[in-house]
Amino acid sequence: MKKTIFVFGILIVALLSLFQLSSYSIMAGDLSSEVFIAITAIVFLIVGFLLQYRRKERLLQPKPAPIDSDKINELGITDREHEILVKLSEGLSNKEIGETLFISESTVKTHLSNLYSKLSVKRRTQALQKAKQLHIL
Amino acid sequence: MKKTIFVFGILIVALLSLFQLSSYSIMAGDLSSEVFIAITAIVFLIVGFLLQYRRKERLLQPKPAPIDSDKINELGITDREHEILVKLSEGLSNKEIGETLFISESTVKTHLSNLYSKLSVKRRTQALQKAKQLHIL
DNA sequence: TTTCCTATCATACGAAAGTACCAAACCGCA
DNA sequence: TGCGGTTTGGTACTTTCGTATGATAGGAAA
Repeated sequence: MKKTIFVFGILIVALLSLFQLSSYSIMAGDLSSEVFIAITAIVFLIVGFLLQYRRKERLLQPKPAPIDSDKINELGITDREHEILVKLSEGLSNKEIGETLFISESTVKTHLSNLYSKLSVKRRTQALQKAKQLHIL
Repeated sequence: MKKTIFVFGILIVALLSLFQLSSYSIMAGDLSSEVFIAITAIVFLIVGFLLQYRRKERLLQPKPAPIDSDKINELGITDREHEILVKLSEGLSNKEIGETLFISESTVKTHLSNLYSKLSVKRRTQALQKAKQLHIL
């Protein structure tokens, strides 16, 4: 917000300066009004360009990683289950998931079964697809 | 390129119109030059804004996921194999893939086995991860 | 024509994955 | 202190997946 006020302040000052300069120069007769209009056009074209550039930059930032934790809670998915879901997306087998998390394969299966029912799916590949679709991965 | 020429053509015409209008009005004395400068400023601010917006839109579009068919050929993946890979990413079982493509489960298994070796993976979930990483999905 | 590639299908076997129970330990909360 | 949820683990069983091997058929290339 502070930036917006600052930018518009600058713009108004620039505009007023142009007014003054144009009045003076036209009186003096050394420059035509067309030149001022042209200058104004170019300057504000660039300003508008830059303003939009800045604005889009901000919109670009929050794009890459949207992990919807609200959705996770909404579905009642626990931390552990989500942790296992991540390992799943890395292509690990149940056994490998167990090894990386220091738990038995049985436990992994239990968590996955619960996860499947919460996602209303029957297979790990379906879980992956649904998880991505729901932005919880 | 055609668009760029068109847009700049419009801009030049607009500018010339303003010149004419300003000359006429100043002669007639019914409007001050400040008003024209202000109008010019606003118009070109908006134009600059819109131009940058379009440009950014184009930069944003190619983000999601282009399907790298060169990579597919490079890995020697056949059309049928890739077709099955797509079904895989939809979370279908071998049997279901067979049904949607009107082939037997055996054939699906054969294609998948070949696909796995071409992708250097051992499981379907790994295949999915690798396929996305290589932009062939 | 013979060879190579692709697509198709089958059988058999072992390895994963998934389901259905059950149960113990822990933790926070009422 | 007991209740409910989470995490952990187990057994037993079914289903799915993956591999190996072989076979047939069509099309493209040599």
